Amino acid sequence: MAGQSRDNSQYMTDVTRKDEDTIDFEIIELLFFAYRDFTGDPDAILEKSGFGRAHHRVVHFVNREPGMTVADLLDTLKITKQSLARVLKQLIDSGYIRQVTGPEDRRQRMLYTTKEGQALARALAEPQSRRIADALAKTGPGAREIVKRFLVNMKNSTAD
Amino acid sequence: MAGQSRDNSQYMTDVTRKDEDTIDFEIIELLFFAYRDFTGDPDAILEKSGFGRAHHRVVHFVNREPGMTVADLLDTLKITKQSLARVLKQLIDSGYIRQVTGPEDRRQRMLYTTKEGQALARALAEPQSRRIADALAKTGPGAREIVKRFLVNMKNSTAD
DNA sequence: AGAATTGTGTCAACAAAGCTGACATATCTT
DNA sequence: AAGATATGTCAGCTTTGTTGACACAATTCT
Repeated sequence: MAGQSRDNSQYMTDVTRKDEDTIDFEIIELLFFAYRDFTGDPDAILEKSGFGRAHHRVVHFVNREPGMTVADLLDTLKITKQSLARVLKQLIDSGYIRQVTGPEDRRQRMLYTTKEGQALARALAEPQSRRIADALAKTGPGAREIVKRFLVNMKNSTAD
Repeated sequence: MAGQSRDNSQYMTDVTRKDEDTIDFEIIELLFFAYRDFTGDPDAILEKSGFGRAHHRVVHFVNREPGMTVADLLDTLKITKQSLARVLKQLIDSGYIRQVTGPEDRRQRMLYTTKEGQALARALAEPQSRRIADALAKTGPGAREIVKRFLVNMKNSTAD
């Protein structure tokens, strides 16, 4: 369908030809497809829980760094506190995340996953992790180190 | 902030420890950060045009495969035709994309970027491409081939 | 001590971009 | 002629993001 060959020479312009020499369309697209399918993996589980991808991200990061504060989470997700509040409240009310008043600064709310939250985070990560493991295995030995370095270099270095 | 070390040993459970041996949390997170920042690159340009990321994707793919049909595009984006219709109509009305009745099957609408659409696609891709080039350069020689194979392996193989 | 700042929560309104279901029209296939 | 296909469109809903405003407790500054 989308990949069939067509004679488009009549529509080719200088701009188009120049682009293909200058712009890395190939990796741009591969990133789109890879990420689209990667994030699609947990959808079945999320549907069962009645949660969405925003909940997924919150449970994931709280599980990864237990005791992180609300401000930490906002920094990580780069969304507004009003957006976070909506999903965070649902996760707390449903018993997946609990809050503990900060021991030093009592204004802070340290976040922890409950046992149920840990189980959910694990279940969501599992198919994604398997996809990564399969892809790395197919790519060859040493792929993990290269891919990891590439991804680190792709993200913004300042303030994460 | 989010990366500071904390003694969370009192909250560690067997589940947590098992996860870290079993699940590739590291690459999962790096993919999230890398893709988040990667897709943030074109935002300044999109804001000027008054378009969003959905428009970006449409212009990108039509520019990449001139003459693709509406059905092709739906297949590529994996969204519903109602979702596509909204942004596609705006792009056509704004003169970035034009439709041509299919020469063999007159029901089809073949999609092409106009000169303006090509310029937009290029402007949007440019910062993303530079980010990729920089990341690959920093990662080392041979990185492109490994990363490319990894991304190909990450996406679903059936029907793309 | 009093004032200012900070961390968090919440209300209200809105926007982007996805979804389902239903239906219309033109065109192609059988 | 009948059915299937490609596209467009109406209407309404959901998720997840946004701004702006305000409240309250706790901390820090002067």
